[in-house]
Amino acid sequence: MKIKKEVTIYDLAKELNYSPSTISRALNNHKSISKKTVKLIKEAAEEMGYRPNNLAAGLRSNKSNTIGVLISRINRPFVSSLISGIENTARKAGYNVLISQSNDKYQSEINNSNALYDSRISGLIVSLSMETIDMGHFEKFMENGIPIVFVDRVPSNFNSYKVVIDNYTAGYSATKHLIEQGCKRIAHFAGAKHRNVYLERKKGYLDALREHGLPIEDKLVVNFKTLSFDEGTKATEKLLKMTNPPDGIFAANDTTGVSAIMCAKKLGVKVPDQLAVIGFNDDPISSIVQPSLSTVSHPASKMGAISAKRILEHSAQSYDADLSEITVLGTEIIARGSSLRTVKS
Amino acid sequence: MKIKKEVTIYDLAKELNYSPSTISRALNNHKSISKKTVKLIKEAAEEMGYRPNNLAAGLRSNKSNTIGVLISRINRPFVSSLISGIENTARKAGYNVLISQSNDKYQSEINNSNALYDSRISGLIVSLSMETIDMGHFEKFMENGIPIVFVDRVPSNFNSYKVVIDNYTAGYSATKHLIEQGCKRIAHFAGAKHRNVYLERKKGYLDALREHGLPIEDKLVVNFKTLSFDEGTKATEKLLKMTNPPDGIFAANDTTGVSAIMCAKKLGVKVPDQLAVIGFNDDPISSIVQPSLSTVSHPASKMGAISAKRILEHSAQSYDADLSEITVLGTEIIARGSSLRTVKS
DNA sequence: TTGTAGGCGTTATCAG
DNA sequence: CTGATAACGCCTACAA
Repeated sequence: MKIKKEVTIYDLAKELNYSPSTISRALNNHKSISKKTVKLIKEAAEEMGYRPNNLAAGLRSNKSNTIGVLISRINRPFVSSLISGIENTARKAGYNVLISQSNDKYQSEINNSNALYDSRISGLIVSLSMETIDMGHFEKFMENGIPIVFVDRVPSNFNSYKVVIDNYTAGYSATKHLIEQGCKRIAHFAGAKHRNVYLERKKGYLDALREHGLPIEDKLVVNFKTLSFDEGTKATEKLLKMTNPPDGIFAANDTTGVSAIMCAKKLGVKVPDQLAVIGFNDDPISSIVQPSLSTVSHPASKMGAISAKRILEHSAQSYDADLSEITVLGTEIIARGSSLRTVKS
Repeated sequence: MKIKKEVTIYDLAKELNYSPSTISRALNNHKSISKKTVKLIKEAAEEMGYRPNNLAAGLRSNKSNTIGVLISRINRPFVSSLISGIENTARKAGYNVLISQSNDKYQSEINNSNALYDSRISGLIVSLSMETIDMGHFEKFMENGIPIVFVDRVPSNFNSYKVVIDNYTAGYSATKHLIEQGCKRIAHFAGAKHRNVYLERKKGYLDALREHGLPIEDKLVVNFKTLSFDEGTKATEKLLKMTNPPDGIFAANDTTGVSAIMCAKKLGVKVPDQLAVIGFNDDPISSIVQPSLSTVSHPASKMGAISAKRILEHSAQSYDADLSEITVLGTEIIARGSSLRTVKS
């Protein structure tokens, strides 16, 4: 296999009897070059198979036009839609997207943030790992003017762009929805409490109970480690075998919500009449399970698009932008069979 | 916000009274530098907050240590797992991963391949868009010694690394499984026929029928455009309303397989006894639907890992490697409720 | 084991 | 409107 030598702006310059600077300017639509020359040069570039070298351009201009993404794992519906939104938006603006997964490990998050930094990304979009508490690894981005957008799983102790949903209200509404369906004893499947999303959903749950005069029982609040299907099944079994089992579950994600439905059915507990369930995220599985799982919408793709837009806007500005803008997106309760009772008790 | 000046190897050199080249070598573990000096320099680098500049290193050494990924869309279970496998493997080797989605548009695939090329990726992993027929946009990679690994949706008319499953055998086995369950009239939900994966699954289906003495009926082979849930529902409805409806469906993906089950249930057709269904991919929804969907495993993450490994291996070789290696992974029939009949008819 | 010097491909400044 | 020149940060012969 012969390796061709790459065509550079020097080759174009020689070929067309222009200086490299003129070629460069023409290729970048610099206004000082006549339309005619630009056209000529671009056509020649095309014909000679010229392709710009982003490494060189990036080194020189100190901007890589690349957005770095730091998430826990890609193969989950919410995350892959988030990235999809980021990529589509970035691509339209001519930006590339560099991804990295922490697999929810703090140390990996540090390593990956360094790797992305080393590529001199124009901005970083982060959804924190489950383990992350200390934010030190993000400081060098701030110090060097690289904007960071935290999305969904955001820190409370770090000032930067944030794109989130109102988890508190969502948790409150989900719980209220169950109450309206006649539930009196509502359990909650809670996620790691140092992650804002889970903490706030839980707060919303607790407040909804309180404000509707329902008692809060510790035994009904199950703290999950990973919110996995198996964990959900075990928790549901335990709850349903109590002498006084709950009549409703608000699960912090759909995976455990679906597991609750399937476990209840297996145990002969009627959903929604004996046990109403609502999840979170609107993952594909939630509309497949029967009865279908009520849930809370989570605008993943839109959150990705907005996050990318923040980076793009920031890059377009020359002045020092205010980095602390927080975008809060709305969510909706999607009521389905798992919670819609025909007769309210 | 003050923007700090970056620390370079020159700064380290000045600080430590070494030449930049020594610093560079030490940082890269060059063997000619003593352990002691390496340690000294690395510690100073750490302390001074030095971070290498990949753009500069890449420009100079003509290798970016970046793998480009070109897929149709990220937010599908198979694809996100594929990317997850790529990323984990690449990361371990110190490579970054650049992603781009074509959204199944030929023109986007061209544009994205150019964008990735411009970033001087070390290798490209591609799963073709639905529309792609011409392969011209991949030639410059070959000409410049950038390895391409086609994965899953691969071309037949382009010689390069390929990582695939044996779609023919999988299609054959899936159909045979239905035959063994007693199905006599088996329909097939087929995907776009210029994409190898769908064509081969269909061939396997046809041969299985033939070899088991079952008639092939054109009306039972439904050609899908996108294999979406809605398309699946419509196709199932139409089939089940025939005067002589099929008693089995082999769907080329799980989405339409699940839609078939749900549609059949709605129409009062018993699954699996009146209609047995098998899908493809083992997406999460397949084990949630009831009866759960029999399917064919698709080792997405593993395919990603192997694809990445091909690139890494190729990069490690100095000689001109043979680019035509094809890796074929095995699949398994996962028999679940949607096809397991208690009484074989 | 370490240093010197040149260049990777591009862009920006300055001059014309 | 165009050209010469330097510089971005790093790597690597070649020299010492």
